[in-house]
Amino acid sequence: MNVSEVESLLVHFEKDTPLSNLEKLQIASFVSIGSFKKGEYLLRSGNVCKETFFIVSGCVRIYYSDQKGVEHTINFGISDWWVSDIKSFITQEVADYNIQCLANTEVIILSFDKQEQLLQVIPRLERVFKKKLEKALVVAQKRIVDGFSLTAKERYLQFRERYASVEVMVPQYMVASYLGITKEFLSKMKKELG
Amino acid sequence: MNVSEVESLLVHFEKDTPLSNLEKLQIASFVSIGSFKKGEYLLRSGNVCKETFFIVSGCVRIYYSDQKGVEHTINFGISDWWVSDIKSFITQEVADYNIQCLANTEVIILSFDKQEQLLQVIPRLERVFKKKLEKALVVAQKRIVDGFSLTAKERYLQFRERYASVEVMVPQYMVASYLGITKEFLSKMKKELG
DNA sequence: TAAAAAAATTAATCTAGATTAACATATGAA
DNA sequence: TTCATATGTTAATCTAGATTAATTTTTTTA
Repeated sequence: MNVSEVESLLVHFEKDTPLSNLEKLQIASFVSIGSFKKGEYLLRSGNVCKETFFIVSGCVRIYYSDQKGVEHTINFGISDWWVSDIKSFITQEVADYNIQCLANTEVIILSFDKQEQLLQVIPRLERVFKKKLEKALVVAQKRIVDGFSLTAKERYLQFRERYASVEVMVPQYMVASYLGITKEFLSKMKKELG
Repeated sequence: MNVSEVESLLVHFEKDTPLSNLEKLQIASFVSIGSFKKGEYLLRSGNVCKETFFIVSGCVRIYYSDQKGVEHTINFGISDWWVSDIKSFITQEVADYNIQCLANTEVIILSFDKQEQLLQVIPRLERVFKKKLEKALVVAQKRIVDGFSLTAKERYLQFRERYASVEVMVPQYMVASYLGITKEFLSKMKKELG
């Protein structure tokens, strides 16, 4: 593995902690690169999430397909985000969620085992990952509260503002499923909003 | 600080990592004990969440009071759980959420600064806290999906099963606000369920 | 460039759960 | 033990958003 290919991941880590050249080489030695076409899956529910993915470029969505086959978007992922089915990844049991590429997508792949090894070698990264989890939890809690306290329109306007770069990359019915409404109702709202 | 008073916290940590006697003493030296009466607040929105609380006994709720003054329960906390306004705690900015005791409650208090010092002294705990965050994130994601894919009744039945010990300690209108429904509708459902 | 498939729109109808308001029952403090 | 406050119930009415189904537009592929 060439260090230059993992440059974006190193930059990502260095927002939280400086890395020596040796450490950069060590990180590079634990990860691999993946290139996926639009429509392909990084993970399918029913399989174990053996890897966590750092998105270099492109766009993915994590979604859950319920008993009736209705899809619910847990989250989108764009460059500089980590994606996985975290429950499956930490337990190494089968996943409930799917991760699908919505555009051609380049990822850096860190397997469960390699992550363990990496954290042995650079224990300081434990803290870096912890910080990412803290931020993810804050966002998730906010989304729960917003679901209770805001109308669909308010949630859509907020999404539009905050995830403008995501909105342009994904079909509208997936935005609807992220907001917890039907595609028909989102369409109606958009018309109203002009 | 006497070690015996923080025994429940040590037991809690030892589920994830063994601790030497020295480490136990170190942990004890960084925390303090708090005793709160029913109705008292561990945190009020508008203040900075300077501490994270480990619940020894009792019961609390974390809630958000929206623009209209409607209260939304983010979470309940019972013994062996950590509670804080995590956003406020990690940023040390003012909190959006309130943490209120629903019964007389004993907590172990770890301040932001002391946590930093503790993690310097026992960096291995970084991983322990990381694991707790992972679990909390899994639960939060599940709650988002359930909000989208289940009916109010299904969510209530699930809550009843999983949080039986919480349900008996808290007023019904708080359960309703946790489920994202009105107290009137919960009352109606309970009648239906017999 | 045409045909097929995927995505988005429209409009009518329906319903889970909200709102309102009046009343009932606990709980707790003096 | 009584009054006040907090909590819970009931029932009528209302509405945000779902459902259904037909149609249009866009994108993809051959």
